[in-house]
Amino acid sequence: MRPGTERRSPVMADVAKAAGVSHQTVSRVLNDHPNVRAETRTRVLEAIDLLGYRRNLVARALVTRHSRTLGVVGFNTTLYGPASTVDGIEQAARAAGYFVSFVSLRSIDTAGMRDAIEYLADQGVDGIVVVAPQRSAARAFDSLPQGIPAVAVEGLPVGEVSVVSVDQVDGARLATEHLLNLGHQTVWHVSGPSGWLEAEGRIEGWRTALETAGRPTPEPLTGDWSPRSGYVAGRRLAAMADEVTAVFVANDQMALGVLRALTEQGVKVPEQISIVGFDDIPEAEFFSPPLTTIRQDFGAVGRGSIDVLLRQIGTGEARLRERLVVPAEFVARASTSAL
Amino acid sequence: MRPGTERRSPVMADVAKAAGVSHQTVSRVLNDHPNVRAETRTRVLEAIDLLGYRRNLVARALVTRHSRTLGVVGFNTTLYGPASTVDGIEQAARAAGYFVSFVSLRSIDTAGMRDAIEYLADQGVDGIVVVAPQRSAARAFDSLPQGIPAVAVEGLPVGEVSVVSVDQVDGARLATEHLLNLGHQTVWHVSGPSGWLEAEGRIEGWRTALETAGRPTPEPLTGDWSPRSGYVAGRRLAAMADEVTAVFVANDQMALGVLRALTEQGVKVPEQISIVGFDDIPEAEFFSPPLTTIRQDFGAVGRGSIDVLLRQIGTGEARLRERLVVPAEFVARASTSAL
DNA sequence: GCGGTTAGTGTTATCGCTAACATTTTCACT
DNA sequence: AGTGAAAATGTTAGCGATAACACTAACCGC
Repeated sequence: MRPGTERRSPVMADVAKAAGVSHQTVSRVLNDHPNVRAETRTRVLEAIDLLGYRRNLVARALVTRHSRTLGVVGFNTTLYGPASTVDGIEQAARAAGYFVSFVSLRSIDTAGMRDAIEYLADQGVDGIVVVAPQRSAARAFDSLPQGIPAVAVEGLPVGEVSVVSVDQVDGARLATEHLLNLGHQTVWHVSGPSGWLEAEGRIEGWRTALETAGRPTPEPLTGDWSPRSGYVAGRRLAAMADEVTAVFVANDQMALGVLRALTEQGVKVPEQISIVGFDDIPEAEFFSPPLTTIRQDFGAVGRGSIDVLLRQIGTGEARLRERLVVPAEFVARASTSAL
Repeated sequence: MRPGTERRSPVMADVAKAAGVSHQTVSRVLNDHPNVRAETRTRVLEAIDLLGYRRNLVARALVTRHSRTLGVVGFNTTLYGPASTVDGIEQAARAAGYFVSFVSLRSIDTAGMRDAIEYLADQGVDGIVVVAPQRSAARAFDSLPQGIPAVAVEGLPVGEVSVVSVDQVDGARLATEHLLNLGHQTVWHVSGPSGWLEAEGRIEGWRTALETAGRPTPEPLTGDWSPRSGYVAGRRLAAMADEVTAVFVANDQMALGVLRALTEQGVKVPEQISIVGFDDIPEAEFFSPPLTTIRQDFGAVGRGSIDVLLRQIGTGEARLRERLVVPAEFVARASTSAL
């Protein structure tokens, strides 16, 4: 490239020259330093405007040692739940004046998770949010590079890290008790895959509610969160339609599969079998029948996790070990009825 | 903090000292420079390992003037389509060795879009992908800071920017012709909101298919992509059930709402009315009845957009004005039948 | 009117790395 | 052994910002 052909973007020194001050004064104006005369400030501001100057955040990050960027590690982010969580995090971070750098994992294993975290740490993020509701992800925090503030969303409340999560156990209890209150003798369960903390929490809440009421606890059917796995479970439930009257399904997508299987087999919902889901995805209200479910407030989880993280960054305490639990909410619709 | 209390992380000079070489040699090892003796290389690598050194990417970005980070601007990323597109982009970027910095917009307007783009440009991203399928977003590219490579996904093929998109028009044609081939006299349409390019493309494909076949074109009903808006449209269609026999709905979520409304009103699908959706969300197969729809290959869109973007970055041509169109695919299920 | 504060500004050093150039070592070939 | 090119390594100078400190001018009180 010939000189002059490509005009590189102006730097602070260019602004300084144009305004007739030193670059440090430009820096002071940009950082709202008090000791700048009003007249000087406007002169600098005019020069900035004139040249179209934008400050180089990379250079700034090098010397200040913070980037105003947060790292987020996610998993399966095309699903409604994870997508909403990440969205909530992103919104909250931006509201707090932070950028978000994002890594989405294909599979969760300790190695992949550690890579992702190092990846972000290398990039100079000020803190990390890990959305990884799997048991195997927990250990990834052990290798966190020297004291980067971090918070786990839907993670294991173990070790050195703060955790923000929805009260899965209580949500499952609400679902189960709702069905028991309708007069069902017991409640079957289609669970999420093993190793997932949310799946485990929902199993625990369901089991506890049954045991508290002194009811028998059927063996749970296990799905993988997908509608198809719900469909498979639904076929098995349909085959037992004479003894099954109520089912708590660990998420709405699987509940859709269950619904489909029951419909196909001529089992009426809710007349013969009542169904409760979990998540309250936007579609749930328009299932046939509209799905009774448990709502998770993903926005609150996102805001909460950023709150905790920024507090850690602010205090310099990398590991605050806070616990924030967001309540789950029962949503009544038409997929459940009295026995 | 007392000295020694907080040991700051090692820098290149520390590694150099430990290995008995200059920092430049360490840099060469890290960057796979050819002119390093094998024995020296292993000595440096050992020192790196010993000290747990990780290079500072911020300092590196300052001098190299590129960050190996791509910016992504998204919108409504809790919906399946946008979420899948962003996911595809993220995967493709990471496969190419790039980080992804992400901004999700609440609403699309030129100003907000421009802010987001400047936000990313300031951060030093090497290129930008904008997923903004709205007409109003197109102008945001006009103000792109001096020649940052950019590509629009599902954007308007106008102006200076490359565009990658699914062939919406052809997808809609496929849906409409399928229904016509089944013997339906005409096909109604529940469209997406105005201002959305995808909505417009699908209307165009539908309208063209009808006109080509010499059929009357009913006035489209307009939704906002949500199941609820589909439900509202479905109520109106149910009221006209004697003249409506086939409906092409612009996305699967609205199709679910339509299905729900028709079911509620006792209109049988597909016996009385055939329905075709768009997107092929994972749930579509388990609707009642399973939804015939048009599949979009979001992974291909993501990969394609990163391909184009990296090519622009590689050649230094900020604006290549490429056009990449990903075909749509027809998926037959049970929500359509012959008249 | 002079020491002492305080606002306002400039100068220099530095963050941790790579680029460019300088220097030394190695080694093939006469 | 001597030469010259190539390979391997070192030294210096930035990248573009902020931090730390130095300096000047204005103003205070006695």
